[in-house]
Amino acid sequence: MSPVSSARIRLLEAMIETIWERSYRAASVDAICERADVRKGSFYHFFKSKTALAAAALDHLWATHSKPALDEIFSPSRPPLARFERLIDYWYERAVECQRDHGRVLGCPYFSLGSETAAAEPELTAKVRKILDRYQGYLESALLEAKARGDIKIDSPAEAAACIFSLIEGCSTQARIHNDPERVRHFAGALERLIGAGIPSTTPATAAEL
Amino acid sequence: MSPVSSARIRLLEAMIETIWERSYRAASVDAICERADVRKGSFYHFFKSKTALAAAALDHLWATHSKPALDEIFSPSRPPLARFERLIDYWYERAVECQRDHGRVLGCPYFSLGSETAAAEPELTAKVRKILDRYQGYLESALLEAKARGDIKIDSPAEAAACIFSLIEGCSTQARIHNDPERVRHFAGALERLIGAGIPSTTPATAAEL
DNA sequence: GCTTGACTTGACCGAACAGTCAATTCATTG
DNA sequence: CAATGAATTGACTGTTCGGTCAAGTCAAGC
Repeated sequence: MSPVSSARIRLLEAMIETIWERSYRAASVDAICERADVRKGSFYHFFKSKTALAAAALDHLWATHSKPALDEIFSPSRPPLARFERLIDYWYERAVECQRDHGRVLGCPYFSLGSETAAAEPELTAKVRKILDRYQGYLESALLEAKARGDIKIDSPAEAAACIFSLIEGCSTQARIHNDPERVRHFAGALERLIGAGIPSTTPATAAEL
Repeated sequence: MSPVSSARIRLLEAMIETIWERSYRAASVDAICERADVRKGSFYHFFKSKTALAAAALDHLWATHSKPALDEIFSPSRPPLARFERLIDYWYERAVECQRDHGRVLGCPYFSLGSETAAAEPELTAKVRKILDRYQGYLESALLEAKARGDIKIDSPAEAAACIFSLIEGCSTQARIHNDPERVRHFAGALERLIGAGIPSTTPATAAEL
């Protein structure tokens, strides 16, 4: 049961890093093998295809990075609207980190991969869809809680969550295309407006809290 | 001067269609040649490289489709805020058309290509950036006009335009990934909120940060 | 020390990749 | 008609692609 070889993990991480830094296109089997320092035979010992590795890599990224980060950001101990503030900071910090460590703003690997492979890799795209939906679920439940507390006044938390998520991903992809972390920040003001517009005028303090 | 052959145009259109329907990755020289019914020698008679064709194809798409459409949508004869309504309809109609004609929602070819090639094709990405900026310029000048007329109350039309544009592109890419035209519609409500929040008559200016 | 099965290796395959090129067709114009 | 240059053709190059495979190495359990 215990893994006697780290090759599998190295392959997963080489794949996700390459997708993120370059693209799924650039993540050729040879390139992944070289980056992970694994020979091609071993690659196909662990994964039945390149697509299978990519799918496993998405799960691995979610489990090791995205989910823990989201669990912290959307912690129940934080007031629901404050979670969004924290989310904004998180995305911005990551964009700045990216540019420092990789020389480029890289955006969201799920979103880039989803867009790139939507018309070619249905299996992979289905996995991306599930992960994006799960991500959006964090936003939705925070909005639901905020609504229940009377912090905001919106009709459909699900639709609002979809909007906010699209705004985040849109800004993040703009940041990637323009290689400019400040583009991520753009959505901070807009988010305030999207949620803020639903705040009853009697409690303007909650808007400032955000 | 007059074009004695349509091969060049056929190549431009085959390239843009393939990028749009599949991806830049799928747009191999052989695939483009087959789609355009042009032999490989002719390809390299008209274009010095695949990248050069892609860049020319972006210009061609802008000149023949995007610019005319935007000039109509953002016509000075239309009230500034009505232009946004028209823009929403345009994006939604296109998504529905896509699914009918191509079997898939395809999103924005500039945005998809930009995200895909951002870290690999600087020349192409620069062209994408210029086109996206020009697109955003239409939004910005409409917001400026709306502000001058007192229709909305925003601090920075430039930043607001960037937000709205990211929202549009984000929703559109979601629609591509989920192959669901309704995802494009999501931003209609949000857009109303983003702009509407600045309309003095309807909302008592809760968040004027933007 | 023998078996077992996870892991590793590097050579190999056919297809697809971007790009080259010499030879040829074709429409225009002097 | 002859000349010219744009346009076309298909065979070719060297490389990279995803994937296969036979022949191993190696550590643990009997």
